[in-house]
Amino acid sequence: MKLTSAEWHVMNALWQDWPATAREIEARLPEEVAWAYTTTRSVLARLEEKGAIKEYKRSNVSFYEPILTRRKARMAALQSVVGDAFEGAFGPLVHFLVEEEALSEGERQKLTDALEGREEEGADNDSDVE
Amino acid sequence: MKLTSAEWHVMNALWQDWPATAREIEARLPEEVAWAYTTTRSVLARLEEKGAIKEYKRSNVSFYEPILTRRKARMAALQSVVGDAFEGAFGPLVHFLVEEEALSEGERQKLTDALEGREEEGADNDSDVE
DNA sequence: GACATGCTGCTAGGTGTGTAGTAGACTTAC
DNA sequence: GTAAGTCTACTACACACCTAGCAGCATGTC
Repeated sequence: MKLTSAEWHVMNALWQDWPATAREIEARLPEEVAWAYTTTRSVLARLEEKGAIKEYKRSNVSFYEPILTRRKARMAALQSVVGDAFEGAFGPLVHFLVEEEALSEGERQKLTDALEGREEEGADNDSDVE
Repeated sequence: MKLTSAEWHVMNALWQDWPATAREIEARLPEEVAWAYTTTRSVLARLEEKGAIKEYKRSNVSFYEPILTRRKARMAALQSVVGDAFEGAFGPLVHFLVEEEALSEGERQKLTDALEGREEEGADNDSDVE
């Protein structure tokens, strides 16, 4: 499931902690997202329609929960950009990242470490709705 | 400059070899892009309007050349996805790539090699309009 | 119980994107 | 020079997306 930019904002806020009301989500949006409350609601409605979130009411107030996991959404986003811009494979993307010095030295180091010693601490990933 | 999916198709075809006519570009589009010729032209017109490509005529036939480099377009695409989905930093993206096993063993190996021996063959990258 | 407040449902309008058609100009082959 | 084909310019239209407004219902407070 591909998300739009506005939808990412809302989902990021929701993944942070849920269930959440529209007001709570609104409060968690990054500062530069200065939407009217109704805009947040509209995006939430779209997300629900798409099946990315679930809505339920308690005495007239809507609570929201993610259905789509962050992991899956990230995967879809990457697959989309890789399909458009990197010949459909992760290899060219990785090559680009390394060659183009998009990474800071620290990031590069972490990457090296991760590539070498991936086996330790293999417990906490792949959680459900992160 | 951010490109849409349709624009990526056209730009990918154009970066392959230029200057190129609309017909040539059309012929290079991936098979699954079965557009009418006029669609290709429309996308080209939009790209020209955005300043991503340049158009010039020789006796009534338009030739196209990229202005936007592949490198810059890729960077913009990544920055956009990183901004939406990876907290705005390349670190989390890289972490994700490694942890999520998006990479095949070969890709992982290449990545490791690249990270270690980045200095050799530093000649051919960073060309202009790739 | 009336009023303020806050929430929801519904509607809307502008812009971007994907896709394509039509009309007219030009070119080439007879 | 006329017909057939090819090219361009211009226009169009549906759908998605971003953003938001309005009207009405619920709720709490005095």
